[in-house]
Amino acid sequence: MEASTVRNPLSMALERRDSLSERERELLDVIAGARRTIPARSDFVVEGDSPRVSTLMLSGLSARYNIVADGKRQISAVHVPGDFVDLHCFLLRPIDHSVVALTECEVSAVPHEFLRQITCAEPHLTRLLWLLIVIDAAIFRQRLVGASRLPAEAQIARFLCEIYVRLEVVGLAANHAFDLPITQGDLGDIVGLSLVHVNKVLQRMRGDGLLSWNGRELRIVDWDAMAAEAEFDATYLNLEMTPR
Amino acid sequence: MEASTVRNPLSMALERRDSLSERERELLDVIAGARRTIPARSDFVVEGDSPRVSTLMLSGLSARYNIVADGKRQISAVHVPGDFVDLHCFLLRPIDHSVVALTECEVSAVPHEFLRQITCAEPHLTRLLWLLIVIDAAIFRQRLVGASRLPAEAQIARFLCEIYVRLEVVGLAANHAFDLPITQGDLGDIVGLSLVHVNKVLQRMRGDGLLSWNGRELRIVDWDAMAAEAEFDATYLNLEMTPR
DNA sequence: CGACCTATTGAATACCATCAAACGCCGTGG
DNA sequence: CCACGGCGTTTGATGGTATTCAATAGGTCG
Repeated sequence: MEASTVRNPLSMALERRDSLSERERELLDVIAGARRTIPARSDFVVEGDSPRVSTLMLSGLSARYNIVADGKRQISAVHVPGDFVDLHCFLLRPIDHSVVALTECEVSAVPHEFLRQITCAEPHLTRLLWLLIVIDAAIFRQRLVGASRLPAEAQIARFLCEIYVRLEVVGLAANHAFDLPITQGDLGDIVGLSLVHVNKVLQRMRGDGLLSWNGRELRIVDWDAMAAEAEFDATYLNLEMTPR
Repeated sequence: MEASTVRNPLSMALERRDSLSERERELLDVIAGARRTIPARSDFVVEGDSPRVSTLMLSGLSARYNIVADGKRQISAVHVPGDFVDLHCFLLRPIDHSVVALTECEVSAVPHEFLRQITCAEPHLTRLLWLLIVIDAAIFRQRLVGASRLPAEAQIARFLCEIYVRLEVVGLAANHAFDLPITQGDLGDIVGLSLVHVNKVLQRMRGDGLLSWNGRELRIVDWDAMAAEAEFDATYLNLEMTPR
């Protein structure tokens, strides 16, 4: 996990979309400075809390989830390094979901008061943080469309394409391969399918030469076929470099 | 539709969540001032555009949607008066979905330059606009959970509970009743179900005394049963009055 | 009065969930 | 060194929910 901690992944994510001033870079380093380690499979935000800090991912994978009446878990978002897990909690209280570390995670806890000061003194940086929320919402929109209208294959393909691009942005993926140390059960909770069905679909996709996955490294063998199956178009991730 | 235009619905929505200064109220009236009417069933934002204005709903209902490969339409969000349809487009370009007027709508087009000035000069108002985005995202999250994990009855019940609360905030619903002049086909595209199945579920719900709907006025006859069926909890709509 | 849109109904089918059981891998402890 | 247990993966069988196809009925507007 060392590579992920060398450089501030939040700065990387933002500098992919707009240029930062020296002062902004310093502020982002302060934001990323309160480092803490979360053990795998533990919840670090619990539904109903009203935390006074927001959490920035520095390494590992985490997930926001809800539990519905019959006990099923639905993961609404998967977070990669550079993601602000709870930036919205700065304004939204109490929180309507829990967050679990899918793997061991390094995070930084940012006091809301600090964020508030940024909104008062740093309009450009404020817009960039706002942009992060907007991208987050765009991801939800796309997932909602997929969950409601696409078959299982396409949903899984979509998730894998998306997570690859997001990891690539922060330097954690290349050549259509990346670490994905989660279980098929987790993946089922992400895409809203049963574990059994996820397994069968994955085997079909492996058989068709679309991907390989040994439980750790996931490789998208045929990116074009995968993206076509997923109807994937990265526009919604807003990777354009442009003044905001 | 007159009642909806008497008072600025954006001010109403924000004042339900935090108090506004005189100056902020004036700015919001400027935002709501560029009034324009959109005919029913016409698209007023098209996927791929990079508009320089954002659109505020003043009356009527509109919807963001995507079309997937096999031609099915999925509505990702329904907008009521007071909603900023495209506030996120201020930062997010190009746009990854289209917006259609489900009914005739009055809207106001707000130049992005004006919004940008607000982020520079009005930190509190900036946070409130940010809050709108955050609530929008929370709605997506909840709908994603529902779409992935809940049966048809619950999904429809959820949507109706949610839209009732949101209309109530801007004074367009009371006593568990409100105007919903959309077709069952539209409703199917909202919840991600076929027209045929929507029809059958609605009849079951009518038969169980949960609701009545003549194509225009929708009445939630048994709110408690409906909310229970939907597993509905309005927390995510953030209706608390609190400094932001 | 006819055209068109929406709602309604029934039948056949597809997709995915659930249930149940076996298999493989790996770490632990006797 | 091997037996054991736990966890994750794999497989097959069965059933339910929702889709699709197809046809009818109702309502509204020119």
